[in-house]
Amino acid sequence: MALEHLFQGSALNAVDAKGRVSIPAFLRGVIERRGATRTIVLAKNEAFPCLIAYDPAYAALRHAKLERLAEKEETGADSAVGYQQRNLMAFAATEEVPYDSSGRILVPPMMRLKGELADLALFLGTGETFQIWNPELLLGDDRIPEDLKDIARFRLNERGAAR
Amino acid sequence: MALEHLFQGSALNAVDAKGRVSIPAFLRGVIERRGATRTIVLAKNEAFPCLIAYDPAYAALRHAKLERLAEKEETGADSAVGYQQRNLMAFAATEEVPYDSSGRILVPPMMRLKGELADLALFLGTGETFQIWNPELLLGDDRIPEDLKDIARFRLNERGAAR
DNA sequence: CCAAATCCCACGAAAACCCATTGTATCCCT
DNA sequence: AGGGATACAATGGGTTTTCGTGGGATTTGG
Repeated sequence: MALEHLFQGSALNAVDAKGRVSIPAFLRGVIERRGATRTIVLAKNEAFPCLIAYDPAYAALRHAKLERLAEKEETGADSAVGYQQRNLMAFAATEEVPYDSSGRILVPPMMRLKGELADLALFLGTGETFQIWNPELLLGDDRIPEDLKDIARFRLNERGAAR
Repeated sequence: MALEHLFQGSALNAVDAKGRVSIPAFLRGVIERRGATRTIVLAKNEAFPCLIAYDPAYAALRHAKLERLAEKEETGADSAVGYQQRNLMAFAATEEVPYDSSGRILVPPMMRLKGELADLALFLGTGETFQIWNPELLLGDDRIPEDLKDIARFRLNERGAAR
């Protein structure tokens, strides 16, 4: 599987009082080139304290990928349990939200909680998907490469935030 | 993987007040022969104080390579972290910029900072990719062969710059 | 009937677009 | 071979469009 439209780049946008955020235009471009929808799928990232996001068309691909991973893993009695867990995580634990004509979504409260988002949202392209971070959490995570933190700091400076 | 169209040659172009630079025509030719896009991908060079640039098609190749690597690896928790770190560096730390009908890009402020670019940009073809330098930094780097510095000096003289 | 979500409009800054000029290399004709 | 015409590359500047964002109005659902 080789997707031709990849999410890349970074941006720092505000979460306003109503809980709205603009999805950066360059990410929306990829979403709309992959499929015709103007919606994104949100989920908790399993490895990091941030959200993962992608387009609905990719959700199916992502599921297939998890399946393949599962087949390589254990084939014992608990594999059925693992299968169920993965499906639950892949579908029940996600939310699909449309963005409006100006490219904004309303972050669902549960996702805002799961992603620990405050008033700034850092968008990071990761190829097939993209991530949404609370920039403070990214700066505090020791698994994040320094170069990436530099990007976060740059985006914060750009915006005039003290740091 | 053997690309048939390679980046080669050198040129020195101006960065204007708006932050725009012309991509040399001979490099654009390669980009458009590799794919149909009129965009380039910019990233910080890991070894030298300059930028590295390539076409989106080449970015997709790099992505495919990462994916194959990931599928071969163990399916553990810490492998997922490594996978994400690689994807973050490959995509979040890069920016894709289109060039207009006259072949110019707007250098993103972050890249201008990372590449330490001032008002002159030296383009150097390196085969699969090309580099963009602040010529002063290249002349001051003791890891750069003298012959290459001569090229930089020649380009500077050509332009009438004192040096 | 109230709260929350959606829609709508407005604004400032930045980016994309368009046109015009200059210089240089190329071609063609005599 | 010279000389003029031509095409394209690089660059400057002005104009239009888009993007992110705030705030109000309207609709929806419990």
